[in-house]
Amino acid sequence: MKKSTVTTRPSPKVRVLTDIMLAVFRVHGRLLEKGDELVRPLRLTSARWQALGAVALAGSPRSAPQIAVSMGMTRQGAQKQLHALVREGFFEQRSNPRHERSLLYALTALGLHAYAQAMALEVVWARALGEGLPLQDLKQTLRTLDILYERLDSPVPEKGSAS
Amino acid sequence: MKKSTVTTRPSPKVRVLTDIMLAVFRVHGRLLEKGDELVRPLRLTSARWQALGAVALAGSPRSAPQIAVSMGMTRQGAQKQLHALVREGFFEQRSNPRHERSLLYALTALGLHAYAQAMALEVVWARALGEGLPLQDLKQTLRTLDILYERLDSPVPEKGSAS
DNA sequence: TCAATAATGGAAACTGGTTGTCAATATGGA
DNA sequence: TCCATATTGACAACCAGTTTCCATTATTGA
Repeated sequence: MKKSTVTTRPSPKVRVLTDIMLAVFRVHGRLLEKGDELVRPLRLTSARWQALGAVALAGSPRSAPQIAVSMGMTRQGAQKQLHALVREGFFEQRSNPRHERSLLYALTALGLHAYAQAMALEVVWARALGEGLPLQDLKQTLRTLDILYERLDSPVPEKGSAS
Repeated sequence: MKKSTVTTRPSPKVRVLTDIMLAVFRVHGRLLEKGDELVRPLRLTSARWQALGAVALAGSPRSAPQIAVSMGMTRQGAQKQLHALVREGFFEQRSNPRHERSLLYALTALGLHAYAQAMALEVVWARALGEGLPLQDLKQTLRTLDILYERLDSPVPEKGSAS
């Protein structure tokens, strides 16, 4: 046991990684906030935009569990949003020939329109955000984030485990 | 107005930026999840760990609004965590000579111990996470995230605004 | 000095996510 | 075929954050 309060002096890499984690937290918070702001005029939020995107990108109606997967959240969480989006006219429920109980969610004209507008807004926003940043740097960042994401799948190392 | 459903064909940079945003969302989710997992044995969560860190790094007791700022969340959100952390013995309230109502939050022995342990766990975790990744790539990623964070401060561009 | 304003804490309502439970529907294997 | 198991939807409880409103305490300027 060392005497100092700080148990271990972390290596530079550990320090940069810690800073990346904190940066991800901050950026995430801002992205949510700005995303909400961006699509508010369309009566959307980031989460609802994401749900519209899940169906729009799939190209055909999708069931709630499918939408949950592509939103990266739980089935029940997605259900909540889907109910709200149906209530507000962005989605409509269609009968599912393959499953009596599990309805499909399809974009209405309103939903399709809102999504197209959101995409257009996002292009403008992203262009401003990336101005002056070399494409190569952005690609590098994306690659690193993807690698970190993959590794975050593997379990947290146990204290002293050798597995 | 174009004929296709997709209004604009985004440039490569816009596409990479969009992917980065999605990656930030995914990584954030995993970081929270894994962070909670990492410090669960210490009876902490990611949020509470962060609150302990705010006071530990400051080096002396801090008021609730100060802690809120360094946690990057609202005053009331931080208050909730602080109440819980006091209730559970990680923090203790001290009178504030400069403000009768606004108490200071100080780490207890338990809080200090838990924070030191969390830091040690994090070092092990971060080391595994960064294994094989060039330090330079990590620095590049951090720099890009920081730049994006800065730019996210500026307001969302208005549709067609020239300001 | 004292009145206006700012900072602070408390509480409530809301958002968007989670987990857990239960009942209904599908599915697959003996 | 039919039973065990898996999916699915609804609902409730909870968590962690937000906003809003109000009462109290500090601060500041006329």
